[in-house]
Amino acid sequence: MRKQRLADLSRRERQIMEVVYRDGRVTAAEVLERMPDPPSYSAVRALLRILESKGHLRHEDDGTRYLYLPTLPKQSARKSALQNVVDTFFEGSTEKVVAALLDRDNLSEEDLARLSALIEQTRKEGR
Amino acid sequence: MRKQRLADLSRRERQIMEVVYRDGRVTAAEVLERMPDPPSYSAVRALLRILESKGHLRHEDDGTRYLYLPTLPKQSARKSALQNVVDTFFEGSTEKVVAALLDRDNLSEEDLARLSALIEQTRKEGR
DNA sequence: CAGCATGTGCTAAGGAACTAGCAGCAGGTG
DNA sequence: CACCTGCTGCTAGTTCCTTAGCACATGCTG
Repeated sequence: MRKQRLADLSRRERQIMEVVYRDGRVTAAEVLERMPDPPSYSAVRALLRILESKGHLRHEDDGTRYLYLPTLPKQSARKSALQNVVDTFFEGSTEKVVAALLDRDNLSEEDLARLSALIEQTRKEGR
Repeated sequence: MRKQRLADLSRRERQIMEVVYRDGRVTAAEVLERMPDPPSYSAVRALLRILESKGHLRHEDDGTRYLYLPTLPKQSARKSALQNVVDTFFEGSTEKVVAALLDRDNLSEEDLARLSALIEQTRKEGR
């Protein structure tokens, strides 16, 4: 079985995988309604079947219908997705990413305090 | 002209855009050698032309050949790429992303100090 | 100049992605 | 049972991505 990389997927396949990773355990109908520039219902079902045959997804029965979920755990997919963005757009610099995150949304004082604590924690462990 | 979203591109097109964003200003040959599962040289050139016609890239003359660069500034592309990953894999949580970043690579004490300073700075501004 | 290396532009074919629509199955309801 | 609803499986067709290969331009070198 091939290694599963989001980057190897076609446009539609990738869009579907993103929905599945975001929402975790979804029906074909749910995937459809959460896709950008929504294709046909039938197209979604076909793609889900293809993704399953390639090993990216599996399904569980939920009464008469299917619930799809990723085979690769979110934890892992998350890791390589982040890695990819950091390498591509942030020259591999953690600091730049954090700067962008801080700039992005207006975090509350509590949020900032938690981040601060997170870093302090890591510093302690580093010793 | 359409909005330029990485997510709307085909597999190969997206791979090329990632190389261009990573390396900034590249020739067709450079794009080829930095692509995963490299296609033919000719295919790369065709795709570069297509991306240019769609408005994702433009080129400058460099003697006899072309240097390609993105039309959308890296700063903007970076922002939406990060946004997308955060939403898809981190439930929109900045804190989770930072945690993953800290976990990811072994940062030196100086790196951590800088991150800490960055956050403190933001806290001050927030007041 | 002739030959070679290294570019670009273009086109046409091959194949993969994407789609629509039909058939079948199960559950609920009168 | 007969009928509707909501789901899956499948196939056939179309679109468009992806590719190879040819034609032409430029610069370098013997």
